[in-house]
Amino acid sequence: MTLYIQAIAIIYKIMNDGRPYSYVLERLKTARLRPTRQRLALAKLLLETDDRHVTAEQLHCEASSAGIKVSLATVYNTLHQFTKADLLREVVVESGRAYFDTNTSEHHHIFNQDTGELCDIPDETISVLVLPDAPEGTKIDRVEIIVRVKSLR
Amino acid sequence: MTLYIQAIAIIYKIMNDGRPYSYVLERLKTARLRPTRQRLALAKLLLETDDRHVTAEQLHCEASSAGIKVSLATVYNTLHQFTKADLLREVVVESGRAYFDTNTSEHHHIFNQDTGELCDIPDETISVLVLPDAPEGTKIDRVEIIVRVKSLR
DNA sequence: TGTTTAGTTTAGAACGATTCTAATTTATTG
DNA sequence: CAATAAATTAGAATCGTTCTAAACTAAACA
Repeated sequence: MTLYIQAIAIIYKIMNDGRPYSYVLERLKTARLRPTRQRLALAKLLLETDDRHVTAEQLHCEASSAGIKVSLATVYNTLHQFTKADLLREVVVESGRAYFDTNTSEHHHIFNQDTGELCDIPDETISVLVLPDAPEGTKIDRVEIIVRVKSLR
Repeated sequence: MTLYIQAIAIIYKIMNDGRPYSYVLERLKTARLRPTRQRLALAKLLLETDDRHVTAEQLHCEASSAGIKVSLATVYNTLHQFTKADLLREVVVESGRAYFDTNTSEHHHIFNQDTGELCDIPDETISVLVLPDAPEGTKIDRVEIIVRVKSLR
């Protein structure tokens, strides 16, 4: 057993408490991203629970509170690398601030314009009929629906 | 006839070449915005043609090229005031850059992620069939659909 | 293993879009 | 025509984000 595998196994154990977590390692591997302390810690924060929507700033704060030493630059790097590796996806709801969603499956969002709260729409509760053709020389990448709500009163 | 009305009439004539333009003045009036040189010139640029999508920077350049003396700050102010006055609406398609749409009626967008090009979807070719309930304590403000496309090759 | 090499992290500088500030100018009111 | 209220402006400030180049760490290899 190489040192590498040993180390990974240890980190894996520490992070996991036995839950299935290896897919993060796999994704990182496929994306040729080394499983560093920072990446694994952020992955843990992000992917422990199913459905999260964070900004870089938020995640950085959260990491700090959790005692994880990681720079804001690394948080940005990691969010983008994870997005490329399909561990996250970006959601655009506000100009001037990027949100990242831990749910990478096809789904849509409700965005509270007063509070900045962002949440997923269960796939069964929304449906659209999209007929327009993609303009000449383009192909549809994805269709995004944002239901914008306001707080009452 | 007061001086105000005279002045407006003259400006109106200059800007209009006879086309119906008074609704801009009306909207400005209702919004308690004075019909200044800058506002009227920007309104002309924006609302002469039906369907435009601009960023502040773009509009500022365009104004400069057209010989209109207006600061970037005023362009920003004007875009936001016009949006409040329902002469424009904001479209969020990229985090980090705000687009403004001269078409304020209910409709959706196609966004080319490679070129940054944004265009309207004719309302007949898309429709929302099922909508989720707004979360407790909120009400739906609007539903936005963005069809993201990529350039081929 | 120890060394080399290649990838990663970091603090801080730089950046682009936007907002703010306070002084000046312009439009409206009386 | 003066008084006052609103709008414009240049430039500073701010915000989120990206870049840079040096220090560090992981993986490959001798």
